[in-house]
Amino acid sequence: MITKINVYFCRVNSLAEENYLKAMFSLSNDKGEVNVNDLSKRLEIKMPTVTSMMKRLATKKLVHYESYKPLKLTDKGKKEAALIIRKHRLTEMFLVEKMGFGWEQVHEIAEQIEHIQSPELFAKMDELLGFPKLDPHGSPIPDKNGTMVWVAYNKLSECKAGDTVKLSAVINTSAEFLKFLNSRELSLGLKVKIKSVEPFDNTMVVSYGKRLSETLSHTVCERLLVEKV
Amino acid sequence: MITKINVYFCRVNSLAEENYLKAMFSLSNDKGEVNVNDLSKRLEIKMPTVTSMMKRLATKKLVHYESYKPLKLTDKGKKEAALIIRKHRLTEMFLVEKMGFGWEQVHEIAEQIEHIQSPELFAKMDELLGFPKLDPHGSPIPDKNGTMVWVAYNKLSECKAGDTVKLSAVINTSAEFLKFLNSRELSLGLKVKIKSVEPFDNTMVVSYGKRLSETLSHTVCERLLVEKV
DNA sequence: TATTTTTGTTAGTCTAATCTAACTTAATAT
DNA sequence: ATATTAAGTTAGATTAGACTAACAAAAATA
Ligand SMILES: [Mn+2]
Ligand SMILES: [Mn+2]
Ligand SMILES: [Mn+2]
Ligand SMILES: [Mn+2]
Repeated sequence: MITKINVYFCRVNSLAEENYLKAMFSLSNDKGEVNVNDLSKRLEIKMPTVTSMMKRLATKKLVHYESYKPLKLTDKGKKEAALIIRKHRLTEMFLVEKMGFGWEQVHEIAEQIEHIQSPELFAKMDELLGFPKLDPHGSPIPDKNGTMVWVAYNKLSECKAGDTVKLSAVINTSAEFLKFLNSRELSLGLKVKIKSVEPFDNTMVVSYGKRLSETLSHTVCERLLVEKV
Repeated sequence: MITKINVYFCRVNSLAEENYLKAMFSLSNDKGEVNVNDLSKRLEIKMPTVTSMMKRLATKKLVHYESYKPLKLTDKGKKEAALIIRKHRLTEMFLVEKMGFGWEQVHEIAEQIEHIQSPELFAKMDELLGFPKLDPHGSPIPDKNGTMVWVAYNKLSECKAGDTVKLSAVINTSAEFLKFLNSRELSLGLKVKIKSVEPFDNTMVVSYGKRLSETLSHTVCERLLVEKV
């Protein structure tokens, strides 16, 4: 009688499971809680499916699940989610810095490559990039232990007329928004001076580079993170 | 009454389907035929599963299927298979040439990346590599239409004492074999002179580079493809 | 507080992709 | 030619991951 023994202790998660973990991580509020409904909307997956996946992830010790209570990632779940985000952001950085893609082109590709199982591949990207701390959209890249250091930026929309700030990150990373920023020559690292703020609709008139008077809607200013200089 | 219409005509194949297509392509003989049994062994998937997948691929017009007859890819199936192989080999080339991996490290990674859906990614690899015709193991990279040009190499084992040949490709691309070649400083493009062939076991004594007398087993010589010079 | 709306769960269905057991057809050996 | 073995198929089970319909709990509103 031969008994087959599974020697692969570190069973990896499926693509679907990884996408749930990542979505939970990024939707978590300060309490680390997520609602079934929010997850359902984010993933475009119906609520009953989310519930059943949460039960599965709970048996894998990745999620704390109790009926009708908000969902929480366990420490293990948080770490695994952060490591997927690490792969996502390293990939985006690699695509931009080493392959010449625009920052508006890389998210969709990274959404797939983040699921590749190859520590060597991502270690090599990291090395070739010189161990970057931020991705092309200014978001922090978690380290190998899944630790993510958040820098406390301000929204441009919360700054006042007369302030001079440095563009440091974007909140929305949709291709449309990034293409809009490209069209205005707005990129990370840029110094921007706020000339005036329209009190009625919070539209801002700003100057930067060769552009001495550009008007940015509140919607845009809310999605730009800056540092005071 | 609103009717939902599927506008995505070019439904992509699943990862499983792609792996079957690729395996069929590479197992096909000169007649373009494969047996269920061979496919089953190659993919490490039981025969009934293979049969049912063949029926699915037949409904998708990728495979000609008739009970108890050998399997054949349709022209469409051949093209799709070749385009996956194109992605695989472009990836291997990129990993070796642009990221500094060894030729023995890249197959496993390419096995995953070949399934990424992003024409832009592979077009960029192709461009950065200067539109290569061969992968790091000397195998031809199919073009964008799925056309693959085979060069007729000889096996080193079929050459005679006194011949001088150029190492052009490897048949076996297992990491073990490639590491063995590394250990003997054998790489593609190398000029090798055959000093003698042992009649008993077909072992060859060869010289190349700074190595004036290396002994290669028949097993090794059978897996090395060469051009006469 | 009572009603309505929103959120979440349960139960049951479906497809993809795998398996085993049993059977059939084809190939090989005696 | 017959018996045996190998190859291939059918039938039925299983799991992951999705869905809808119906119901239950919680939150919001009147
Ligand atoms: Mn992204
Ligand atoms: Mn993803
Ligand atoms: Mn390969
Ligand atoms: Mn593959």
